[in-house]
Amino acid sequence: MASVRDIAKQAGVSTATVSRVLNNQPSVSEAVKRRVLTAVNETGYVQSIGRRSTGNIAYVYTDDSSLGSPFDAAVMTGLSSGLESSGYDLMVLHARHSRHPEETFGQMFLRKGVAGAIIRTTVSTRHVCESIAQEGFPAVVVGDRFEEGSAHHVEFESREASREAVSHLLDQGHRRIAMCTNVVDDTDHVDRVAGYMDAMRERGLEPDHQHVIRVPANRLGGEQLVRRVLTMKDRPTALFVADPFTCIGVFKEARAQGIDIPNDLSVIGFDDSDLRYSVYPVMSSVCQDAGKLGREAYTLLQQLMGEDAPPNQATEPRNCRLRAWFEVHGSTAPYPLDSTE
Amino acid sequence: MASVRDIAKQAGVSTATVSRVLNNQPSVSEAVKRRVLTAVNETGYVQSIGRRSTGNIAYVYTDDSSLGSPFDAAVMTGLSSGLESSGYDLMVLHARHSRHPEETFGQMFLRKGVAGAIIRTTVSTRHVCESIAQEGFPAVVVGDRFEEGSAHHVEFESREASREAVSHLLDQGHRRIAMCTNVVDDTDHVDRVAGYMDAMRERGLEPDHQHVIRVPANRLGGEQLVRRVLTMKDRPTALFVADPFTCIGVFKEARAQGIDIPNDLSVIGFDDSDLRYSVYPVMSSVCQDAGKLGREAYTLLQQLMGEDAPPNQATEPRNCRLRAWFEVHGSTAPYPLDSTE
DNA sequence: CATTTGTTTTGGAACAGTTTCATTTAACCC
DNA sequence: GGGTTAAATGAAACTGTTCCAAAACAAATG
Repeated sequence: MASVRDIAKQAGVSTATVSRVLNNQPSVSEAVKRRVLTAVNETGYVQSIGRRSTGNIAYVYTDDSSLGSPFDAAVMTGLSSGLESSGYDLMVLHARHSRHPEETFGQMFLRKGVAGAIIRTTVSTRHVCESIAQEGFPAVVVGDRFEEGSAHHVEFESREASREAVSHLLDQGHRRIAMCTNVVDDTDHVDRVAGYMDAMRERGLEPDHQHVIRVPANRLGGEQLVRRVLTMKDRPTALFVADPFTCIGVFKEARAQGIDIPNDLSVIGFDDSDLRYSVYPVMSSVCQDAGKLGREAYTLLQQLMGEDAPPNQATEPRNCRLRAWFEVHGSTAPYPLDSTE
Repeated sequence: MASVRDIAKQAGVSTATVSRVLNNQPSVSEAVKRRVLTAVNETGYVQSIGRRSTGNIAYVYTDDSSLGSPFDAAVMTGLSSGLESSGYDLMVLHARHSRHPEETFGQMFLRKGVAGAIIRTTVSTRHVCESIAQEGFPAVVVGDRFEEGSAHHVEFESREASREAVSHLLDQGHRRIAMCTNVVDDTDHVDRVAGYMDAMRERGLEPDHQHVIRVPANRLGGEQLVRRVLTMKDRPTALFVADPFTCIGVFKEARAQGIDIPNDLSVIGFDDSDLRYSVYPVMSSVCQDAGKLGREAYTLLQQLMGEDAPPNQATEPRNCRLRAWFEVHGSTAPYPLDSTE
């Protein structure tokens, strides 16, 4: 295992200078800095103060916004409940800000005493995960899937539950069912659209492309969605909305516009937590247990940390899929409404 | 500054043994452990590897439930935004589970490389904060106030905004105004009740004690509240609800019971984040910026860490109060309703 | 009771990385 | 060029941790 002294020797400088480079202190010339960093990379240096072993698990968020959402909160809660009995501590890191320039993720993690990482990603930050996975550092990705198997990940399987949800609407007589998805193609949103398509085609219905509507996955997107649906000429009688916050916006704007859910419009939403119970009528939803996702991610991470992975080499990816499920509540009604009621 | 070697000399043991005690490793006799710990306390030892100062800030939660709420999420987001530019990393610890038996909080923090702590408390875990404050370890409490000045804290001043809110209702003609507060007396809830009392007495109205209603501060509490209010004989015409989740429950159950907000019942709620926009009509609320609370807590903590506080001795408490403000939206209407509209 | 055996406890030394202080090197300005 | 200032660097001293062997203790056995 290379130490600062080895690097110092190889780069022809003192250990003090190596330390300065490693801690990004000023007053090191560019030339020396570059020489040290190449030596660091060649030797595959990892920090170990004293001989202390690393004792932290990192929750790495890659996007500025992804720390305050209920999904993240639930994942972190699940994670920390798993950590409690383990002796590891939880550390929250930002992928971009925590890392020094030219430093690999593995080096950054070891510098901070991190033994394994849970990476929270979005579709726009997938490359970060892939680069971590390539280094062979124990890491599990949550929040997005990696088809090519380039990274270990824990994900939800929501296609089947989405199919069931849309089937339920079809069973109730709805035919003009609009599907609402995010403006960017997160893999889980893609799944939900696929589930919608499955259900439609199962009945021999070719889904109208007009009926797949994209709005931002937040409350304002939901409000926008309702206004768009109201002005469509073949107005949908039911909505399948692939995001929890969008649903909240839908319920609010529907109320504002005097649309009665479920009598004027049936809505099936999505729920990570217990948001479905916060609206009236309680929202029929495809549900996912984000807390469980956190716990499972930690379980998988434990396995990865247990094996002494060869450094700088990715191991065969191991994944875990949690099933989403469909719950019928009060926001769906048969169509056409039985007027005798 | 005392080092392990000083402690070793004072306790008459080797540095290896001191290190073992500090890291709570087994295979140290009780007698020696006690001797080392007294030496640690007498010298006011602080860890510094190499000569590096410790590099983590801890977010300490004292209650199992308090990690997933939007309030916590917002505080953590604010906190981590302040941390980004500072070089510190964020660590999440549980007060009870992270600490070894017989270990002081200061020792626990130092063992984990924590330079300062943000403590999230509830009324039931105040003693934890006081005990940390007594040790003189840099720590700032969020979520509750400490009248006696025993701990540094950052809090919201919501009494005045609450008074304004209730005054607004009185201006609109309401006289039977019910106040809803938590079943346990969190200091901020106490403030809000005080603001309610202020407004009533300002007009020479002696508040009816029947009108101060206690329900659990969550959605179900809000639902319960509505059902209770409906069965009161002098039914209130307006509600002032001191908790965001309770409000959500109120809006939901009101809708379920066919109560029209604001025409049948005016409601003023509370909002930590942007929950007020997720209901229809948008909720008139007393608002607090939880993210700012996190940032201010970090600013205060920075000050505390900057001063070399005398070890094991609490410094003069320094506090920060953030003003809550009142926002009028759509959930309030004059009483009696002007029927010409 | 003496002896052996095994476990627990302890210290010495080697090692990890960081920082202070003095020295060297470079730059700059008359 | 000479003198001054600032930047860059290294030797040494310092931090805490862990390996390894020795010591102390306990327990079983002859």
